[in-house]
Amino acid sequence: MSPQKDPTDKALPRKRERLTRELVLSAALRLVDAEGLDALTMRRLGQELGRDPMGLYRYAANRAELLDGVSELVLDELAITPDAPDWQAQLRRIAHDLRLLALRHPNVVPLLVTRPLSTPLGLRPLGTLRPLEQILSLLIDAGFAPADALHVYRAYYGYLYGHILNELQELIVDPDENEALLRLGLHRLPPKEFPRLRALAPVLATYDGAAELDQGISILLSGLSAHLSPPGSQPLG
Amino acid sequence: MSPQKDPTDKALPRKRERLTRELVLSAALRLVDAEGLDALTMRRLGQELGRDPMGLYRYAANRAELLDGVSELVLDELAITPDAPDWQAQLRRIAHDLRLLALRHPNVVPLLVTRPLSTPLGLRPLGTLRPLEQILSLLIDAGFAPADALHVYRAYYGYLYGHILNELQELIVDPDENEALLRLGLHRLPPKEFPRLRALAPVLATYDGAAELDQGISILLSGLSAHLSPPGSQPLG
DNA sequence: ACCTGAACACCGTTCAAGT
DNA sequence: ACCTGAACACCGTTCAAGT
Repeated sequence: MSPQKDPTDKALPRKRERLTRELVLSAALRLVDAEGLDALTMRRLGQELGRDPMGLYRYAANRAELLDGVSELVLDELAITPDAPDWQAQLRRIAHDLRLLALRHPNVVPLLVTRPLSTPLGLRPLGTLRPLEQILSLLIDAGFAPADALHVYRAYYGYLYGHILNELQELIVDPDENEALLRLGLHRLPPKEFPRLRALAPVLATYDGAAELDQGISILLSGLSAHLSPPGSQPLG
Repeated sequence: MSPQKDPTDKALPRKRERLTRELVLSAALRLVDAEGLDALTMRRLGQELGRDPMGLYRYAANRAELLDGVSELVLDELAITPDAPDWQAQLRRIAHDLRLLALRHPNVVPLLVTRPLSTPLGLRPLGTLRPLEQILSLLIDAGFAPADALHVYRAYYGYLYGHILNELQELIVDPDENEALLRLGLHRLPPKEFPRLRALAPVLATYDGAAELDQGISILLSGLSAHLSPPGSQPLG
């Protein structure tokens, strides 16, 4: 919801300033972005804020809730405007926004995909359910029957998260290396067992995530159009 | 690769039997299945095996490698036969197999989606790369150009993992409750803010994951056929 | 009523001391 | 050369003692 934050804004809270949940969570996010999930411990976060770690339990009941809070904070960066003129264009834009958000906060992605697995839908932090509600709204307003909107959402969000996981996995091991095999560390694979993968090194090394996502969304939207015949727009493909 | 294991087989190794990596990993998997990822600690696993925890470092250099080993062990249950008569049917079957595997080992799913994010492609455990290699083989043998095979793989595997994450998220909070809203805990959501989601409670409560996956795969395959015009099979839809 | 920090029951991992 | 377990540097969380 809230737009891009000025990074210097509320960065390190004044020494004796009163803490707020926002302050605690944004410090937690900074820590995760900079050093990874494992670095986010109650004690370390307390140290980062210049406070007794025990004081943090006022803002998150336990570490799991702290992690949920970080998820919420990040998803809050995603803007979904329900009054969409064109639902397909809207879904495409949201997909690209979420992709960029994931690239901005790669260390948070495991949280986004993993935390919901340990909490039933209705007990999840509201901030993480808002995108779901808003996309359903978007689709229903565009004329889908609610049950169809749910199917579209599932296929869309499923593919979207799948793509993000795929893209983040194909990280470069050594960007200075200009031999494709070496850039991805693929030379470590036994050639007999992995001929296809090794042969694809040059293709893998020049991966264009935005283009791939865009094409995937196109495929999905055209498939969905063919199967669900959405209102107000003729099926593609 | 190896078929379903007899659960009593190599369950608890004889007290002073020599440990093997297989024995250690299957004990680790049992622990994760029964009590979740957090229960898998070096000390607890040592206790489970009746051994000094330090001895485990002979079979996994550290906890991260132990987690990778569990991922490998689970993915090993997935059979991919490269000599496929019909690549579409094959992809569909693999999707259902992986779905069932995820339902059998829900606590391992976070590992499957998360571990690859912290290791470059070429340095990953071979067991986790084998499905990728085999699916590429399958597609290339079916006539796809290697680069196209990679695109198909990405769209397919992305959607597949996305679906699994979606499905595992929609767990029932109280199976004995027959009011849909309560089954999912959706009554906890503020009605003003989440009208769509609450209204969909009955649909959510009767989720059929296998059917949804099957339909999603159909949509994807028809979309892929339209965009990539694979050899030896006319485009669907 | 709030804040503080000592204490408890754990972690992963190193490494010296045994065999 | 291998195995063992003491020791180190951490964890999350509880709760009694202070204010």
